[in-house]
Amino acid sequence: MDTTNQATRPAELAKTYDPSAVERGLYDWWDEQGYFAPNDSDLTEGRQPFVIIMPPPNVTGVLHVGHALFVALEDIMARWHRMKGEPTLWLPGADHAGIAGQWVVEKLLAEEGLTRQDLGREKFLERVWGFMDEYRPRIREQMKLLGASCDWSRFAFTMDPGPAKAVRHTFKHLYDKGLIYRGERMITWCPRCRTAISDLEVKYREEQSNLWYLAYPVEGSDERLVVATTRPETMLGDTGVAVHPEDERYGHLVGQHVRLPIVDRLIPIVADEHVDKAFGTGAVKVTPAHDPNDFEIAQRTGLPAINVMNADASINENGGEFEGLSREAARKAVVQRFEELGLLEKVEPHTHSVGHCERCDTVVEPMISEQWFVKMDSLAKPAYEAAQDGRLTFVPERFKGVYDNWLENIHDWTISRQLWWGHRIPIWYCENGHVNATEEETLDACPECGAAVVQDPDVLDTWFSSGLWPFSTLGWPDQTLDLKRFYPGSVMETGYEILFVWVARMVFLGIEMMGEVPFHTVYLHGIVRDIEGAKMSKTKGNVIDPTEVSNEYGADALRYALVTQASPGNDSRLSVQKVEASRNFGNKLWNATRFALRTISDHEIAMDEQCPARPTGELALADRWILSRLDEVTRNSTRLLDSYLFGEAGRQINDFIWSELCDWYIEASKVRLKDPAEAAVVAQVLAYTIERSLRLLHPFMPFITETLWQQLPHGGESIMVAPWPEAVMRDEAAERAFGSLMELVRSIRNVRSDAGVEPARWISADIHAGDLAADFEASRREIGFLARIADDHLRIHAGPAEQNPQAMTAIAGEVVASLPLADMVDLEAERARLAKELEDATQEQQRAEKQLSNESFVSRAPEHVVQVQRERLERAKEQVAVIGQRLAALGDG
RNA sequence: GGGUGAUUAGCUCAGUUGGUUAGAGCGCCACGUUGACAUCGUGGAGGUCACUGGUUCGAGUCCAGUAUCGCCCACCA
Repeated sequence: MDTTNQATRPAELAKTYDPSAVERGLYDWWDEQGYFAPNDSDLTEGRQPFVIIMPPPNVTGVLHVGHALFVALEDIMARWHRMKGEPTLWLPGADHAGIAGQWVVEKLLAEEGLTRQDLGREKFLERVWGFMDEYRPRIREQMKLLGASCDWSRFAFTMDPGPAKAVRHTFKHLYDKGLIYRGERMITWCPRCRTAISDLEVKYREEQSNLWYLAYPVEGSDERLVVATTRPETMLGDTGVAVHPEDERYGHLVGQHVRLPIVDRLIPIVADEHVDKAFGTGAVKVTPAHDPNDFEIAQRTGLPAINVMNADASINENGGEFEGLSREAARKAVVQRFEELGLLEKVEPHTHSVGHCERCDTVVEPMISEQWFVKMDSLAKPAYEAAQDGRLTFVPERFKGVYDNWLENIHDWTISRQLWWGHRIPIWYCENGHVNATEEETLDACPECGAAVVQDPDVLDTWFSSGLWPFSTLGWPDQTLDLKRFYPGSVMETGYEILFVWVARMVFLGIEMMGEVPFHTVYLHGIVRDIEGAKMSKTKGNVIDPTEVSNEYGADALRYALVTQASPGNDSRLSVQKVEASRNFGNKLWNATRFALRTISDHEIAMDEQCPARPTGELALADRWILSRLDEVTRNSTRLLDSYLFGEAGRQINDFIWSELCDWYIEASKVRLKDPAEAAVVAQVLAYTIERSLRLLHPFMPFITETLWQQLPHGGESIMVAPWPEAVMRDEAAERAFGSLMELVRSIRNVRSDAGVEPARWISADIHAGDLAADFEASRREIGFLARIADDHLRIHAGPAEQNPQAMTAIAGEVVASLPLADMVDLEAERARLAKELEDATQEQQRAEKQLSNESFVSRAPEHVVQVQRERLERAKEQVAVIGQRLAALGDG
């Protein structure tokens, strides 16, 4: 018996749950106790750790509600595994966000009327660092507010020296292996950011435009070859016209030339399979420098490429009279010139999808440019294999197909960016043409010839460093203890929208650099939308700010709302009303505990090590029932958590607490508290049940559960380190008997309500309970209390019903209550009501009979299913008989 | 074009391995402060589980197809 905690228990709980009062201060206390770090002695003993590396939020502002979802999900996993006794590491971090980070600071500069070029590289980077240093702590504070139980002592930032070294090490490794190369290719260029971006950073949008039909005069003939284009301005860079090799309309022209209007260039007509005979005129202008398909046609047919654009997409010196014009102005001007020359055949409206920069939404431009690439073939293969042989699994499973498909059709990865903010490419050039990759931060002289060196000015794609995250955060490339203990990790939890851009890259880089898949499970969550289903955005003004909402309703409520409304891999819709409903659940739990504590504090609670001991001895039906139900919800929630069905687990725990513990057990217990011996049992059952329920709920709602747990008799220091409960047994007899009791009480309440009996009025009842009579007799006070039946007017029988014409009938399966309501009974209405009941019961009987008369059902269905039908039939028959008797007793009126 | 998800109560969504009468929250109607909780309780109304066909003794659940909406990938001169 341990009662030491009772003495130190804080003052009585407030009447109403106040989330902000509950949550204040608790987090720091947990942190100070060191609960967030994996238990070192457990690790030393070689216990298998549970490891989640947090997807590092971009340091580009404050957290949104999507971040709150991932914090909630990952915290549930971390807290659950910790309670299961596994040394748990949830490693937090933040991402420098390359192009996005630079963009945010550039926007701030723009407000001062400055550009990054005005500042110069060094000063600009100082500004970015200033921004990062200001916002990283804010993000950390927000995550703490949400209750994230991650290990802050291991917090990592992608630009920290460790991860930076990992980046250089990896780059050099891949470079030396020939997997990183530099080349002139068609890439996607953002004219606003003035950098190459990868195809995954382009977002396509359907836009209304025109198809312009331009006529090119065929040289040495009166013919005109008409081409259809959505981009007339690029004709300045045309180096050919292509037609399909089997297009009889143009067969005679292949090999001839057209004179390109305005620029007056003679360009050949070529044949290429890529051309679609049915589109436009069947003839395509070829602009190898500004269209990926044209680039390929040019490669196949040997056409040259002429770049007509500057880095900002304005027309360059190759554009002749149009030099200096923007893309848009050049388009108008070119079209106008064609019109003047009588070469504009026609203009048709045309809808097509246009690529935009993911960051700044500027229309991107295909350009030929010299960039660094990662060769993907040999890296993708083992990443693909890992998903096939089960070393890597997905939740939900369907994402495996998406992942496979991407890896099967992979293109080389453009990793260089013409940005300033990010990891500088660790390549140094010397004046004698030597190119050196280095793991060191700087290189003084060329290792080959000793000449002076300059570093490549570009930086790496931000996902290059992110791809190393599962091990660069653990000290790699140094062989640290953390790396040994925590690599490979367990679960990668992140949004499905970054499956390719991040998850796949972690997998292949993990396999390449570490020789092992970085995690065995990928859990993917969806997007949190507003209640209309729209994505939240500042411009739409439909953003739900997690900090604001948790200040009002509590982080517990926000977490609970986010998790229970979402299912794996699916988008969800959040409204403040849902958070409010979750807060109300907190209030319910709060008050149930408050009620229980009154009784608990009047009694000595038997303890079993950490927690109130399971009640034994003389238990009432209600006690046995709630214990059995507790075991059931324990079993279910464990199974559901094990299957990553967090929302369903949370809902079931809620259902148990609210509908079973509060609505039935606590209500039924009230009448028992007058008896001191019974009160002691109730106190023990309440202490045990609530304490265990709090533990089940703790991963979902950490703050309120800790607060209430501290009020209850307990052994350990914190619910965070209390063991995860295990189910003990199932008491089927108690579940059946109490279930029947509940049904009866509901039925009596229903009858009372129908008959208009005032809720406060105590009535009489004759209950015919059959083989449950003994159970009901033992629970007569509870029945009387719950259904408002006066104890001295409550008779429970095992035998057949005594017929009283002046009574109404409540039916609950085979249990029947006769309620002599005297003046309240409207015989006509009662006859009608019972006739309806009889009809329902008869139908029920017929359904069961039909099932059982089906020979294939009886012979093929499993025995227990058939047995259920037999019992169902028996019950229905009894009901029909009883209702028939009642109707007979009422007479014909 | 390829892939994939959704379609269940007025709204937002659950429904795990096929098994009795399909659930929750919010909203709605009626009643109500009994020893926690009005952020509450009791009772009630409300569903052809998108449609068609199939498998099965049995389908919201499995299979095929159709429709509508959404997302991803590719293409879009």
